[in-house]
Amino acid sequence: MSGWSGQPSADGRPEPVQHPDGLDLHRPLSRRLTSAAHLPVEHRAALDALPVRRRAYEADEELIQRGTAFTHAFILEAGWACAYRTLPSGGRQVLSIYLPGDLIGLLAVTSADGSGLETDHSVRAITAAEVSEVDVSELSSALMRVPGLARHMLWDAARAGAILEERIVSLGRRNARERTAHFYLELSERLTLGGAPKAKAYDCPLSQYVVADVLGLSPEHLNRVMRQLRLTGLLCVRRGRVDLLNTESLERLADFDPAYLRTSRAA
Amino acid sequence: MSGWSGQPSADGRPEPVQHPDGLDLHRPLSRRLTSAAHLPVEHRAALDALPVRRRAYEADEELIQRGTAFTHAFILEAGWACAYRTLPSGGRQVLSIYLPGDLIGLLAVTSADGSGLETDHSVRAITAAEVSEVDVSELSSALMRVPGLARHMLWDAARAGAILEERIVSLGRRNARERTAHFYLELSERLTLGGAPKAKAYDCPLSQYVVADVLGLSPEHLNRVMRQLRLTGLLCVRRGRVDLLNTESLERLADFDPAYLRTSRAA
DNA sequence: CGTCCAGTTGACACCAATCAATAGAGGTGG
DNA sequence: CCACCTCTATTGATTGGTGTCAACTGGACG
Repeated sequence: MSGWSGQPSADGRPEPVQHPDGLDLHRPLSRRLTSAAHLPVEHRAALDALPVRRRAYEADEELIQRGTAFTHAFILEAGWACAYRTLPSGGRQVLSIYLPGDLIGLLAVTSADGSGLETDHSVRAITAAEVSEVDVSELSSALMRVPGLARHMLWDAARAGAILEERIVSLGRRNARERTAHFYLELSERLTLGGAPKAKAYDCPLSQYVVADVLGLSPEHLNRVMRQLRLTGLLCVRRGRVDLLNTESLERLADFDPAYLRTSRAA
Repeated sequence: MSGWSGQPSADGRPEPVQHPDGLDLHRPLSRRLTSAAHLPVEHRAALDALPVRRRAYEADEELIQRGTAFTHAFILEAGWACAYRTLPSGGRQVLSIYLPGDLIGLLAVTSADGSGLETDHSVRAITAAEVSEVDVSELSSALMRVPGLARHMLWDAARAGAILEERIVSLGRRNARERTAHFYLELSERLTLGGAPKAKAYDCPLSQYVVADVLGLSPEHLNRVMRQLRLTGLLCVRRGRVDLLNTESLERLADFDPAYLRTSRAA
């Protein structure tokens, strides 16, 4: 797949249909996808019938290894994860940060109808994580049976693509301070997309090493940048806690516009 | 949309069904999508029935302007185009280069069922270009009627996402020489994906200014890098002609693996 | 023959990488 | 409870890659 994925269930609207709490865990895919747009009730059954296996991963454990066959898509139920590439020089580039609720590897089902597929990057848990695994061929066939499903996956793909593009802008044309500000603003926005008002502070288990690999910086330089942001009263990150001290200045600095993460986006 | 798009019809396999040449121009979408996988013949009719308007653009003319309503998806029939973002500082980051045959803005149809959509970046023709415009709402409804269509669009999205990810790796962890080498190798690969053997030389209408905005470099520095690549016998770009003088060295330098552009990719 | 624009080259400044080392926090075992 | 260890965070000194500013060149075009 392209290993990227967004938060399909978070579009700011409450779920149109309530599920008994006890059932939710058994229909993770439909739960994630239904709120993005209107999935006909009769199609949900097909989704909920998909065999899903619950599994736990430890921190730093690999969900997907580059170059291996692709067999499962994942729903990250709890914990954080990331997709990354390793370079011959030893460097690492993180491609995506996955938050609880994100879909991982859904796009890969596209080509699941034939050729031997190999992943072109790795995915690993950052914290201890719980995932629901969906068999790729099952998902692939469901894709043909349930017309709305593909539409939802396209929606998710569009959102993930927007995040990738925004990262490209950061890496290509923003300096270290701007990138850092933009990244922590994006995280804040993605974490609260459920409809909650934007929080001024949130928990974040990412070490500076991980963030540096996201932003294409050296850990030392990122550290200096974070200090500067702290001393100028913009942003403070300590012990897994992020404080957006001055959201307005941060957004101006990073040229941050949350529209790309929202439902009503296009293009 | 997310404004990114790949080359759906180029998977190395010949089209399973031959069309009379004269008809091709009237069914651009099905022509582009059918070869990626097997689209049932009975579904093609629905695609071919989509109203498509042919239109020509001049060089530097805008197909999509950031912040405006999104109304059409495009098939780039001839010419080159690019998607880009402009920053408050005046800088520009090119997000995608579109080659003849590429789809532009297809993903946007995902959310075309309701809210007023706005594009989050601009798309403009680099050379004079010919496009087929498809109305977004038409495409959106076709998406629901033709099960295979969404699948093909997902395939295209996965491929486009892979290109974006590869660019992120370049921008984040490769230096100017490596980025440049990687970019021209990728172009070569994308241009010859029709199944032709990889060409050692190809025509490319991109000015150094455009390439610099793709690679996140200043035009002056890119120029120096290109000179160095030329003097070391790796790559020569002159007057719209690219010569891969030493493909093997280039691929080693850029850590280039064309797998991400091919059909059989996953993840 | 002048204009314009892409390409080219040089000098210089600066942002960020690298190398090297220290300090803190959390965990573990004695 | 403390010593020890490891990983993360932090700081300094130095280097180097890339951006910026400023010209100049050369071809395309009218």
